[in-house]
Amino acid sequence: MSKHTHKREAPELLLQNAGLKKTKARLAILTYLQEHPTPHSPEDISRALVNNTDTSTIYRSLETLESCRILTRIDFKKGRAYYEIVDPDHHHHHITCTDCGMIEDVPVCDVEMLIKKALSKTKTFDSIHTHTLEFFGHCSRCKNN
Amino acid sequence: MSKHTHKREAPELLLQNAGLKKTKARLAILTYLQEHPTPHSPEDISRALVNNTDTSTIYRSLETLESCRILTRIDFKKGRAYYEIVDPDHHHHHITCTDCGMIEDVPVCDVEMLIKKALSKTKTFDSIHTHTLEFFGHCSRCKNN
DNA sequence: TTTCTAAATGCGAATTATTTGCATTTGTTT
DNA sequence: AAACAAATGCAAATAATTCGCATTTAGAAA
Repeated sequence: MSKHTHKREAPELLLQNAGLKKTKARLAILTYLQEHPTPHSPEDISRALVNNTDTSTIYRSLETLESCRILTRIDFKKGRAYYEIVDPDHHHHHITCTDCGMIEDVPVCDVEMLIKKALSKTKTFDSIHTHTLEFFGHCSRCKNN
Repeated sequence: MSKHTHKREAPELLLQNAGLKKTKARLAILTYLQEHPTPHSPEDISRALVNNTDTSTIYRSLETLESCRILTRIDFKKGRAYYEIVDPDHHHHHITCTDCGMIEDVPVCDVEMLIKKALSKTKTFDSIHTHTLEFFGHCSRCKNN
């Protein structure tokens, strides 16, 4: 998938650094998402885990991992959440074809600039810790019907 | 709310230009969203409409209006959708406080640049017709606990 | 205007994703 | 090894959103 070398933090370390318990569910989810570095829904993940982790555990784990910024949650307007491992060295967003649903990474986003601009426009907000940016369009295949 | 003068296209015209039928539900929704130009959930809208429009009709109308780009759908990560009237002259995004839920407009976004950059990075996509950009942070009140 | 037809609505019921309460298990700390 | 808070599994509940279908309605055609 990726042509780049991704520096993978070991799941154990990710949890440890966040002060989270190293539980089987969390380790399994992180390992899976690291080995499959594209957006996955809770259902995807549930199906993928061999040890048959309970759905509610998956949801709870995903929420915890997202709030610790280990995972990021993405809204593709498909009626369910998707999650990806956060890799600070390869910050990216996505472009989705609204015809066929195909998703591609968009490796650029001048985050610093965007956030600075946003903060300069508000007096009510002191800090921005997260942002979402998604593009929707048509891929060449769908454009030609 | 807004210090700017918003050029409001009459709901009738919006529907006409999109080639949509001018139905009561659509007109009511558009009128409400124009008079209350902040993000609203389907439930908000349902409660607001006097003629007691059916929920499924509201959902169907919102979907139609969004796909015609008359409305935009926003994901504030609150477990439900929010909609706003699209005003091309006042393109904006939002910043949400993840403590208290407060939402503020962020009037800046160099859309053209963002989209151009995104398109330059992909060979698979020909066009981008929509983008989402949301910021999450802490407002000054919440920051000081 | 009246007629006609496809599209939109209302209603009820079904889905689907996600959440919650609680008893049990597990990870970490002492 | 003991102790305890936190995480899990299970079952059941929510909450948002969707669907099927009979009825109505907006706009085109006559």
